[in-house]
Amino acid sequence: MTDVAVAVGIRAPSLYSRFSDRDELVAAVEVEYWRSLARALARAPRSNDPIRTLTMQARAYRSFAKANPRGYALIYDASAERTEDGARARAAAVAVSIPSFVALVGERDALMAARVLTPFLHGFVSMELAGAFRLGPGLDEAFERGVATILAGLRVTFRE
Amino acid sequence: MTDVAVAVGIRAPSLYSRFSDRDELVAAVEVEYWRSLARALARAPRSNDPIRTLTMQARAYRSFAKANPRGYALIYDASAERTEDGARARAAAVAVSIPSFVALVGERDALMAARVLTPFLHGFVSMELAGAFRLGPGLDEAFERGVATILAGLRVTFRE
DNA sequence: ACCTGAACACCGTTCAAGT
DNA sequence: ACCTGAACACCGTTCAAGT
Repeated sequence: MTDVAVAVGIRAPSLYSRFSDRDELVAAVEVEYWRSLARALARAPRSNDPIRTLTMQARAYRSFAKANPRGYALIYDASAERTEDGARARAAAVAVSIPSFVALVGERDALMAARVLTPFLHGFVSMELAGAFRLGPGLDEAFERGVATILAGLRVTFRE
Repeated sequence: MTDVAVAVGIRAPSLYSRFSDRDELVAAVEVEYWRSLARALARAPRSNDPIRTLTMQARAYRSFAKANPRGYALIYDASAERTEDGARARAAAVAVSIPSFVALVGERDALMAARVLTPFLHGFVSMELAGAFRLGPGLDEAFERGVATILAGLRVTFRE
């Protein structure tokens, strides 16, 4: 709180007129990062082929995480306060790629399909940020093949 | 440190004869959770079909995370100290399922395949623990379909 | 050797007072 | 209304002293 306050040109106690406590301030920052992620996804190039579009968004997702490691760690922090604003901001970010999932597997299974790719993306980048992969080289390829494998698998599994 | 010490029947300062600081103690706990996860994976039922075996291990992985939410959050904490012991313990846990990946996609692509399924598992359970999924119901099904889709996709993509 | 109380440093938080 | 210094609570850490 001290550092944040000074960075804004005031002192720590003054923050308590805007935020009731540290958790609330952190939650507000989390919302900003969700919005920023949503913008990054929306900026990714689109295509008529949903697999291409989702691949571009997947790359944008990973780039965002690597460019904002602290912010990214924050938005999925299990110990963070769960707020309604955070849930809304997260839903808005997820919504960006839903149309492509609909195009890929149909309306009925779009949410389910998102629940397969999104965890992979989150898991991959958070493991990467945590330094969990033993051998650094080959990571880019693993990411690309992971995305490709999952998207191909989704189309096969759900298109029948 | 105070709580840990009291839980063990001593006082906080005494901990500093075993651990140089809080980070080192937390790192030691992390190693224990990795070993515990490795045991949980090793205990999962096996089959001649690598897809069945990996599915069982995936379920064991998720069960472990849900049974030990704090410990699970710890082992992939991006802000945690990276230690050599932790890296070894993690490698040992990963090693449990490598033979099944070899059986699924061959020696050459086993590591790459592990780098697809493992991030999905980690991402799914950490999102689940963080309360990131909007609609609670359907989560079990999403997990099962995710694992099935990825394993099927891996076999198709890498078996050629 | 192992443990401890006392003390220190740091930081989130409260509050009375200043403008 | 908004901001602040001073004070408090809490907790990680150090250290001199006890056994």
